[in-house]
Amino acid sequence: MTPISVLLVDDHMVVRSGLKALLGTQPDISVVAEAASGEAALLAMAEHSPSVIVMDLAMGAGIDGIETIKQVRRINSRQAILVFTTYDSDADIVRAADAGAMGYLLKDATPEEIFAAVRGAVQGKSVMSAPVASRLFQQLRNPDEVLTPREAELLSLLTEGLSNKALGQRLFISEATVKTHLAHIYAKLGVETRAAAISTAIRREGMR
Amino acid sequence: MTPISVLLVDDHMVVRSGLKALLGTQPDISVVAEAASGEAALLAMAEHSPSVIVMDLAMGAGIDGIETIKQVRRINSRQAILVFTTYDSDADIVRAADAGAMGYLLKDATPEEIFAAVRGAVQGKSVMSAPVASRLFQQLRNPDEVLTPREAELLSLLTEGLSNKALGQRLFISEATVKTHLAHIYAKLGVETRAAAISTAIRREGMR
DNA sequence: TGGTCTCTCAGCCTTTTGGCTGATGCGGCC
DNA sequence: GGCCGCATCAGCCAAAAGGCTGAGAGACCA
Repeated sequence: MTPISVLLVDDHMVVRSGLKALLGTQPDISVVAEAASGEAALLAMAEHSPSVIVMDLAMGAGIDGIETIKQVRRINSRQAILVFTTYDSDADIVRAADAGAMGYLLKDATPEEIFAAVRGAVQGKSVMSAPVASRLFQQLRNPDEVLTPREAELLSLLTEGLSNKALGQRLFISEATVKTHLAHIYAKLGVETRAAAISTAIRREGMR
Repeated sequence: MTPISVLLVDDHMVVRSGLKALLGTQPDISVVAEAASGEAALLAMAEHSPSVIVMDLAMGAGIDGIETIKQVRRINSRQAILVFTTYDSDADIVRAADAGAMGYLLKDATPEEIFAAVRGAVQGKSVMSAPVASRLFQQLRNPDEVLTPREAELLSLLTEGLSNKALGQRLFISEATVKTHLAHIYAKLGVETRAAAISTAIRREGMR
């Protein structure tokens, strides 16, 4: 049978090289293409039609990982996408799942975990690192504290230091709506000011 | 002549694997050991006496990269140490140099940059990524942008999300004084709001 | 079909923050 | 002794943020 074809997307040469070396040891897995940006990933996907896309969320320049996932989803709604990233922030996990990722691996995963995730992804299985699973589990117990995708998106932009007006312009919504979202975010994070929300987001949610 | 022996220190298997694959393509460079923690790095160094240590600053658990560098320095004051990390925060760069690192590379470096840095390190040359060098250079040219001790203290508390009143109470100064300090901090950081100052502090100054 | 969730928006009011100007005391430094 | 950087404080004003209430549209689900 033909090996599982993989497209690697990560802006760090070293990481791509490492993944390629690791996956190359498995006879049933073959890295057919690499991309250093979201844009390049879309091109590579069109050209190679890989079985699985392994992608980092943080891309240096251009469109980010989440947006790339969404674009891939538009082109092929059943494409298997594995997120492979450094941080297990609640917001990132929610947003990646919402965008259509099949699994969520952390970069400190063992080779075995990575192999299993790739093999699982092509079979439609959802695989994730233990810390990620644990976070999701905790969220199931406290659903009141889970940020909605839109809130998570807003919080992420908030950590860049934008004003309410700027947030509205960036998201194409009114300032009133921004304030509503912020009020909800503050309540869920248990803070009262945007400053505290930012530090909580960065510390607890791992955003940066 | 014997190849340059390298010890890799990074808590991510994938990164070690990638570095090993990249460095392995060079006949004059040989990876003789790997370590996933600061503690393991010290043991590996004692055992293998590598020419160069390539080390990440962020280690999942145990002693961090900076502390590991200091410990290595205590054992062998002339050991060549290359920092290989994701973020170019001012604080990290200064701390790494202070601890005794020879060079500072970012993970998006090209293979050629990495090779050159390893070869340079054994010859006692200081090599760093362009963004890192640019930061250091900028600090030298614009001493006006360096925070005073009091300002740094305030900025640190600011990242905890405190209000002006709370900052004043914590530092035993009036709210007016807090505002004066903040105005100076904003000017030096090149921002206009406290939210932007917080994110800049965490991102660029490495505060958290 | 009705309930719930999410996202969207508006108005009103209070508090907080930021910009500006000006001022005082203290400690180095030439 | 005078200059300068640093830390301290005040008052005034405009802008931004936050608290509150209410409400409509669309999606989803029982």
